[in-house]
Amino acid sequence: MMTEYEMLFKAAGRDLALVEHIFDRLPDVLFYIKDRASRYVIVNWAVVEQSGAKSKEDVCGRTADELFPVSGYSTLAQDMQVMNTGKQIIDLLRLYFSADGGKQWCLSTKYPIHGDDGEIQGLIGISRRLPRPDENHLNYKRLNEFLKILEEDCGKKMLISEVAKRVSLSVDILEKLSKEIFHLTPKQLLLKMRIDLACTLLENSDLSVTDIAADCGYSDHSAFSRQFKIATHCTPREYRTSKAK
DNA sequence: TGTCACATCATGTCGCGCTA
DNA sequence: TAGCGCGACATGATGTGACA
Repeated sequence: MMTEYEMLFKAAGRDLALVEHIFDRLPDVLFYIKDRASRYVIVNWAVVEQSGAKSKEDVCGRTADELFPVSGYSTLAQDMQVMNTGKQIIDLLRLYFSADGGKQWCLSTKYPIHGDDGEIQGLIGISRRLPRPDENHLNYKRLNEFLKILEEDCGKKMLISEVAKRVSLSVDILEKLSKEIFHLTPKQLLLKMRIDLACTLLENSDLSVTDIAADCGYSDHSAFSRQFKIATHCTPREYRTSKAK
């Protein structure tokens, strides 16, 4: 016996156009359903705009590497990972590049879609553009000091526990407040600042990747390259080459 | 509301191989 | 040989539940 909730959910699933229209009302959320080959099947308008395409028809049937050449490889690999392992991805912080070269930080969530036979048929996902910090939050001022330290010292080695101590907060509280106000964990916040700094240095300097890694607080280029690739879908060298074109 | 403990996950470090 | 990317392993960060 199906519950009312299950019946409604099934009906909504049958009427995918309805779901699509609802997500069309959310310009800050990229919504998509992909098939087993990672081709877009259903997208909302935010995906069309981000890709620089003119219509949903231009997007559907294509893969991320065709739509976003700078970032395609890793997106495809990540999709395949979700579909091959059945493991979901929740709120992964990533940097996306729009068709005009603009940068946009997003939080991505992806779930595998199972068919009636239990086999994975594709995936459903959203990417939320990172919201602005909630400056009206009661504890915003309390976190200002933490933010200042991150901005000033993101190029240095730092432990979140040490920064928490410096602003007289426990790591738990710092994490809760950071999520409420900035929509990111302290670690994600630090990572975002470091990758932003790295992008600037890669675009505007001739420093080697190893030197840039050091300037961004990494003691090793290896960790930096890995973080950079996870966040931006490309290696530091690929990023510099793409920006030099 | 805040702290603590524990399990799990993510990240940093080291070493190695590849390429120009 | 320098610069870079990748894999393995150790360690720190995070998520979650219990409790004061």
